[in-house]
Amino acid sequence: MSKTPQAIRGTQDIFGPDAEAFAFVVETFERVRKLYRFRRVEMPVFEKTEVFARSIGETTDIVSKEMYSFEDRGGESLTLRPEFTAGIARAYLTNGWQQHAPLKVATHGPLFRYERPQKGRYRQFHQIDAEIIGAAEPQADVELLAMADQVIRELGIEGVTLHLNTLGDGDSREAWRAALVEYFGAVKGELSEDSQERLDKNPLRILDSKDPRDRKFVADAPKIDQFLSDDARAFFGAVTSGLDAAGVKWTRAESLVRGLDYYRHTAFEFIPDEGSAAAGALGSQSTILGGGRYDGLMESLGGHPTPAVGWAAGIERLAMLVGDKGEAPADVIVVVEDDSLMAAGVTTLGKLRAAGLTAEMIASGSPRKRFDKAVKVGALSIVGLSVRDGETNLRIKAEGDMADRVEAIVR
RNA sequence: GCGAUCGUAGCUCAGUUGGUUAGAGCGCCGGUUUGUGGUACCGGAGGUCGGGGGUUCGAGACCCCUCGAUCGCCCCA
Repeated sequence: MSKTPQAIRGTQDIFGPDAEAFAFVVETFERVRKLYRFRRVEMPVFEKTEVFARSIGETTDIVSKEMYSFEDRGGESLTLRPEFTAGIARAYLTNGWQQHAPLKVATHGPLFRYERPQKGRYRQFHQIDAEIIGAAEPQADVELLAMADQVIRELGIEGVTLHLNTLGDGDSREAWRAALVEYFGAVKGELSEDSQERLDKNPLRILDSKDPRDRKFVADAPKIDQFLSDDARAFFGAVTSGLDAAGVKWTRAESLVRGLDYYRHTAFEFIPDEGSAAAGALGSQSTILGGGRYDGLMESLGGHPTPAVGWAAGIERLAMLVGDKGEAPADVIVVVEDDSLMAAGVTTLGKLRAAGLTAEMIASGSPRKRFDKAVKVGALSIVGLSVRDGETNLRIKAEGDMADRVEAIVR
């Protein structure tokens, strides 16, 4: 007797209503993505490790401790993708997709991060993803955000707001960063232990620290707006006025930053409003969709400077917010109440399916209980096949025109 | 990587200060009843109490380790 192997920690076997909610998210995304004319791409699940290490940033937690990396049999270091953007950027460069620029692409699938699992957070998780590559104009940001907004609305998710910020261009961002280091460095002793560490590693992150010791300094911290170049300021202005024109509601979030090194200019997250049902459902995993502009990424992979914007959203998190998506009942259940009618049951089943009705058969277990079983399952109609006085008896139980439809097919 | 709570049938859970063959409801299977139908009754299968070690005459209950889940922190979608 061998023990049954367990599922890997942080992976999920999604079934039933959860699987329906998951599929609903993907189907809605696919529909909206076509409305906006984003082209579908399928990407490899693994890449050379350097694809992620060079683009995401060697010092980020994702690269330094959360990647599933391994050597293949040829001795090459490969990594299960922890995000989509880097792989899509690599594909853009290696496949000559420049010829299609500006290129709007969308995809979805599994991602892998070695993190501690918790609510709405898994080691194998799934995202929907949209990118516009080779477009420097703020209009691209607007287009991308309008699409994100529509996806969320069509999913029926309420109480979620677009939080928007700009990180400026490379120089603005560096100047801001330096100012933050100086500002927080002066009060280092009073900051939380985590933030003291963030001071050299990731100073922007002090801004969204949850620790009250940090928060009292955050309000008066230097703002990115003080460091924006005229161009960066104009760019952000164009994005915000474009969003207004598109009817996308947003709020300025001055301390919103991105975790990955490659972001420039626009940065955004869709976050549930405090106290909303959505916020309660997600626990501490508040962001349901996040992204921004990554004009510096292509260069880090050895390509020409190429402007781009993108976002990704966790399917599991979205699925938690779309409500219960029950599995649809069958149009018809064929009940074979006597084993001698098995062939007739199979034939009937075939006719129904050929006519486009969803159908399944109940023909096992105690013959007497089969009909009750069908009633319990809850189909729109039930076709019962039984033997009465030596004759085959066909009985249809259904409401209204469904009865007529089924009648016409099976008689 | 850090902290807290939890882990008993397929599911939801009982299980008294450690004390005989570990229980219930639902679900599943079978029988009877009803007989154009979601009834009722009876019976059955299914658990080495997450795994390993320890304390004890005796552990599902106590201790240690481990695996997993949940909720936070870090980080992030």
